[in-house]
Amino acid sequence: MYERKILPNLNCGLDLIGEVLYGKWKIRLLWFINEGHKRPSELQRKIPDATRRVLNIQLKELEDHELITKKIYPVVPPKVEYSLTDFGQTLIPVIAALGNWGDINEEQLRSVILKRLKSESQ
Amino acid sequence: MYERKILPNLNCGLDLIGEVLYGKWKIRLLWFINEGHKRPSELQRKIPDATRRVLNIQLKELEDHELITKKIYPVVPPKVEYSLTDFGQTLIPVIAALGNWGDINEEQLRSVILKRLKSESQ
DNA sequence: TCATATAGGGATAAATTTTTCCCCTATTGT
DNA sequence: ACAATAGGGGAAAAATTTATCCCTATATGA
Repeated sequence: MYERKILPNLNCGLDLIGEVLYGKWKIRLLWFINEGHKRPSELQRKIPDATRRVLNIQLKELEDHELITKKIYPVVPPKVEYSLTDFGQTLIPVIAALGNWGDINEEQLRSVILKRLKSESQ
Repeated sequence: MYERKILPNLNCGLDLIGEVLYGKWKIRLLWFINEGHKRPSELQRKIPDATRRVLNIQLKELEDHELITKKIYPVVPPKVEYSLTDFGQTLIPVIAALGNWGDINEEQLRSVILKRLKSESQ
């Protein structure tokens, strides 16, 4: 596991939430788990652009941060299910607010993002 | 400027908002600008852990994404002021929701974050 | 004359995150 | 015997983001 050389700031609420939500796929993972897609393979299908490896890593971090729990069923083939903790549940309205703003402003966002990408590549 | 080799996904609202808010200091920049700290030097004082360089880079991205505007006064020594655009303003309640959740759960967050940091370092 | 304040940028290094590649477990069905 | 299924993980490479270092310019005040 990679060990941080620069310690994070934990001064204010924004620092703290950033520390647990920063990670390319974490918010989506929480969202889909909340929607009932609990098994790793389901999550992978919902987020095909992420590799299984990265999802595992980020799921582990979410678990360490006590936003989700992992239940391993001792069956073969293996079965694993993730669920939100009560703590994790409280994040859902916040994530909904984020997604909502993104949805409402979809058109404008797509436009400015693409404009910037183009100017970067020349 | 660094040119992305992997194009971002822009499928849903969460992808879109992620694209404009991802960046270690961007949310804080928007927040402080909204609070009235408009000049680069003020922002630097509010965010002493970031280097001036990175703040400039991230301010430029926020500007490209039309969340803030930059006004340069032709005086010496130079004076620059950033302001939120109307579009940027609409993000403030969302950021407030994030910071609020972090504030409310400060104790628990600090605890789980530190626990993980320790287990990483052994 | 020299330090300070203000704003900015290039080049490069370091840190961090994400991807790629390859391998392992055990059972069921062919 | 072998593939398929379901879940994992190590090591190294690549991508991306941040940090460091050093440089520009001009007016003001000591």
